[in-house]
Amino acid sequence: MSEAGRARGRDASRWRPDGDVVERARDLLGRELRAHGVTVVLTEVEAYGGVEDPASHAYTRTPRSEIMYGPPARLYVYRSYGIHHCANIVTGPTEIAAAVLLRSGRVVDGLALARERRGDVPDVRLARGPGNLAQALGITLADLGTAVLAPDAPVRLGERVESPEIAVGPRVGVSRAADVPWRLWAAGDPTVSAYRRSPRAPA
DNA sequence: AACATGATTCGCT
DNA sequence: GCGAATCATGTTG
Repeated sequence: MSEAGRARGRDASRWRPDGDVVERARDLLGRELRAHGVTVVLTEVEAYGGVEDPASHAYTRTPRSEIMYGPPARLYVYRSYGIHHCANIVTGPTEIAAAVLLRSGRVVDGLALARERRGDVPDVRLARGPGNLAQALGITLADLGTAVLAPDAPVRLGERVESPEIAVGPRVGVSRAADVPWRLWAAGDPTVSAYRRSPRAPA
């Protein structure tokens, strides 16, 4: 991304939680997310269409997915492969139970703390991939349900500071709806994770 | 109560 | 690029 593109992108408008989930996902890219002493600029997200999307955890209503059936702009955190945490922001309207998975970001503040949490990896990898992003930000199940637009929230979504060129493609690792292009990322950005198709997805 | 499955990551080839 | 690790969650019996 060009320096001019980044500078041009600043925009103090507040993220809107209601509407088409892919548009809500698009509006997340380039925004700041601050959690537990670390701030990232979001560079990669995925939209999940709730009750209308077989790949969404909310496709079936269970205790784990319950938070997505509530008010939007709250955090849905789940454990992946028993060890990692992944963070989503719920979108509205509530009956859809849609959410946006936060996959990657560039650390722009709290670098020392992020390095401490992530260990010895190159800075571009500090928050690359959903598990790594959550770890860098210190997000755990304790953050489940946090209202991210509240000014004093421990996990807080901020304003847009960049407007990168946005690329679109299929979501990583999903076995169902594997070709739906609901992954969005900052084109050419080194903090974005690699695409990987689910081995269980049909060819 | 037992079984199957990952919205992943890291290390090795 | 490929495969194993590893366990919470959901599903089936």
